[in-house]
Amino acid sequence: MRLTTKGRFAVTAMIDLALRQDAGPVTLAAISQRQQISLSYLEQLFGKLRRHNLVESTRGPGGGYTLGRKSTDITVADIILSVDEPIDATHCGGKENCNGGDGRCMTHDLWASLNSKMVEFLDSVSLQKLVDDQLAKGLVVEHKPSIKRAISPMPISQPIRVNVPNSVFDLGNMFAKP
Amino acid sequence: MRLTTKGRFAVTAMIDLALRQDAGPVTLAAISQRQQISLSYLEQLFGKLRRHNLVESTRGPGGGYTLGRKSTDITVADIILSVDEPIDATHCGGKENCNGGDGRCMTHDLWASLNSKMVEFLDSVSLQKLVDDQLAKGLVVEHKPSIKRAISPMPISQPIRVNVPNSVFDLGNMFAKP
DNA sequence: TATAACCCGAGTGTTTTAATCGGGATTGGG
DNA sequence: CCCAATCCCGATTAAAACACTCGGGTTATA
Repeated sequence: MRLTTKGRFAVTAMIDLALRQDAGPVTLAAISQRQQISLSYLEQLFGKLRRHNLVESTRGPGGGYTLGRKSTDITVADIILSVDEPIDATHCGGKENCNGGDGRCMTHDLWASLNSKMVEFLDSVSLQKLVDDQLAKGLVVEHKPSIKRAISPMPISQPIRVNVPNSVFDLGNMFAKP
Repeated sequence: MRLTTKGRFAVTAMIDLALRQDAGPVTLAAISQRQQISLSYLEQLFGKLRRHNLVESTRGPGGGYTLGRKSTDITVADIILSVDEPIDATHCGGKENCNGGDGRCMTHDLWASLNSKMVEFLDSVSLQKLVDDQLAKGLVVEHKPSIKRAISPMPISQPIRVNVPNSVFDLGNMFAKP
């Protein structure tokens, strides 16, 4: 289990997608503008989401993304595990000695437990739940302004680069030999 | 809440300390050798632990560290929050708009909940519990070989540097504006 | 007074991360 | 049939965080 802002972006984007996919495929360009996430970054994320079957893509004009299955059947854990794939090699896989040499490290079970708790929680929250929360908060979903864009294409405010790394919770590396 | 390997080292060291403090103050040098953590790194960690009153120090020869309070009254959360102090400034403190501009960001509550769950769990595990686990696993605590060291000081295997950063789960930065 | 131990802040190099870039593949509409 | 909208993807970059070191202190015992 690992948590980065990448995961947050992915969840945010998925909510946006779930909120609007009824009107047909949603383009990344649209999500980018609404959620202020850079387009190329979104492409990266949706590549992974697609490979994990959480979304389906349609190419060509009028294309975009739709959910790969019902939003009730997609959990936050699914999304996060898709974009932040656990590395999990090179680390003690449950029986190796994570510590100097005297058997398994003293904190192994502790982190393993924490990990399960987190996955358990994130797996208990469905995408649909998050969508409902948004609707309950009074969020209004505008209809797509038909396929044709308005005459003046509006200079499109590019999301500014932030590059605030950090975050994360990687229980893989938590077991790296010191 | 934030989790790094620094936190793991701190917890490990605290277990080691708790296991042996009955025989008087435990030196960092000893912990360093037993747990294969670099001495200067340990000093850094114990500086923080002391400032948070989790340990007490005695200086001079024969000195070392003891627990600041009963091991039943120290939780894993205490330890981790001591060494990985949450930054928590510059981020949305609950009411700012974490997203573009339409009120608070869509995933705010989600991460906040996850955070509580984690703290809740880590706060439910006491240092004493971890000590008991170790003893139950058959770990034997050798007595201190008196104050004087053996004649041949044994070349002291320095813990090798690993530098495998990463990890972490920082719910502070989880809300940085994109 | 020598030495064992804690103390501490300023530094350093590596890894990770967020994000970009440039090009390619598909497909629908005029 | 071509143009443009859209997905696709690997390589690359800049900045930041992290793990860890260093060098000089201070305190106190013997």
